[in-house]
Amino acid sequence: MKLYNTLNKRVEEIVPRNEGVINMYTCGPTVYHFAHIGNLRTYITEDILEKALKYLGYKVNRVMNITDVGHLVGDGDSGEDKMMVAAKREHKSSISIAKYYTDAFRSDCDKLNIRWPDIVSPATDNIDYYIKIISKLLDCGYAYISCGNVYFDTTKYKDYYKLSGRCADDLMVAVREDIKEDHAKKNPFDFGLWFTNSKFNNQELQWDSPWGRGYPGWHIECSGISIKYLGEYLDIHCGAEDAIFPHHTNEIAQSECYLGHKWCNYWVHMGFLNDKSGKMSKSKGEFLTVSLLEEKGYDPLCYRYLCLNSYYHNALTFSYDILDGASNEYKKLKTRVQSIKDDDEYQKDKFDIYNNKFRDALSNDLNTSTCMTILYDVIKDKDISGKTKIRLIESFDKVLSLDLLKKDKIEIDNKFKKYIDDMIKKRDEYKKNKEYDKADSVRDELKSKGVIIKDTREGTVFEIIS
RNA sequence: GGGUCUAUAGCCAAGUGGUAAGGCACGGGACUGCAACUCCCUGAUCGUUGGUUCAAAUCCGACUAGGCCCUCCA
Repeated sequence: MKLYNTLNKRVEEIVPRNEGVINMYTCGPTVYHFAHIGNLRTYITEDILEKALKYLGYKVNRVMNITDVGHLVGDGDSGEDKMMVAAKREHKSSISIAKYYTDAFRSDCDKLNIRWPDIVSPATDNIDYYIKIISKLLDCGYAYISCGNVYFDTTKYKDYYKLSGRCADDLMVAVREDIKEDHAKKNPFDFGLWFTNSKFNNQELQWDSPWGRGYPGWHIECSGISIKYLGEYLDIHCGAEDAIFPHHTNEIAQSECYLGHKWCNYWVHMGFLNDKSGKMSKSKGEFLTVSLLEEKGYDPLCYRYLCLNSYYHNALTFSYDILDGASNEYKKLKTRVQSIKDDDEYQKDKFDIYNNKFRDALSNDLNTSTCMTILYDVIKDKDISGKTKIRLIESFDKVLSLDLLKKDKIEIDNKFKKYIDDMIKKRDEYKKNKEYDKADSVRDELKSKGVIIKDTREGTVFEIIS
């Protein structure tokens, strides 16, 4: 498997520390609101990466966090924790807000066929572990206490900028207008590990620590959870591209100073889903959630298809035109796949040829759009049997997860079924007598009840739309 | 200001030095009482500009445009 490694800025062959086993950590969601489909693009890609690695024969140990504490409010630095803002907005406690949106996130994942990672850990479950790490960082001189808070001293770690390619002299302090410089820091780019005293003192969730009652900084949870569950060595760390600096940069600093050795060899970053004005956000423009797409009549999996047909590392611009296109493609693809007859002999040689092509495409930095091309090639190939095609598609779909062979089952009761059958018979009579007006009115009546009629060579069939 | 990524037909895109995959849309045709479905056919010299090379969309430089980041963020 080759992937673009942000650490070395090139596509590299992934060589895990233990042969055949990949330890993979993916930054999880902040659960103070619903996820939008831009957020979900990252999780779709990570899901595909995990499944691709397994398809290629690796054992994958994957861990994801759930951020349920300690993030600032987004719009203006008004000094309230996002969880608090959400709790106030919805008259609930932080804990129940986190639970509510974690469940909603999981439901979105289900709809998009994103497998829930084996280990998903909320940040608030691991406070003692962060305290352990911070204590050692203080003991070793990598961290210091100022104004009641514990900060990481970025000047003590010489490789601090190796991931992001920057240098301290060129960085601008508080570049965004809504951010105020924190003068408790020794150096402007130091970052907080533990806060007992800050402008965010109304934070609802607080814990006792050797430095007083407070809450953890914004980066320590990922280091803590990763090391706790996956050990001292990590193979692949994933996240969206905006996390490169400072989040992942800070993770590397605190983790490697704590461990005393290199921590993770491969850093994989996912491109954004933008709207016409750039980065999507929860506060500006239309708030695009999976539920909203469903309300508008889209199958969530057509969005997964859209993601699969693009390169994960590049930005993708969202518009309904693009989604309509993907929706069209997805529906047609599914129809074509389901019309394949499961007959004739299974041809192992043909299976292997296409399967190897598919594996090669996956291995090539997750070239999912070539994977789709291979899928279309399989469907079109006149020299292979239906049984072989279906076996191949079944196999590919372990990674693609587009439910290509799953029939859309819509419940209809016998009474309704009989009604439809009678109407079709009636229409056949009219057609036989060339009473086309009457035949068309039957078709219209069925359509008004959500039943679409199609005349095929094998006779008239119907399809229920919701 | 600095870092980083990107630029291929209407759209999503493949391409990793030898003369542009695939899908969708559009148009044309077959089928159909009509329609839908299905099937067949049809399109680009690769942001601009220098250079390296026998040969470049593919390598190097400049320029232009755009995304993301520089202590909320997927």
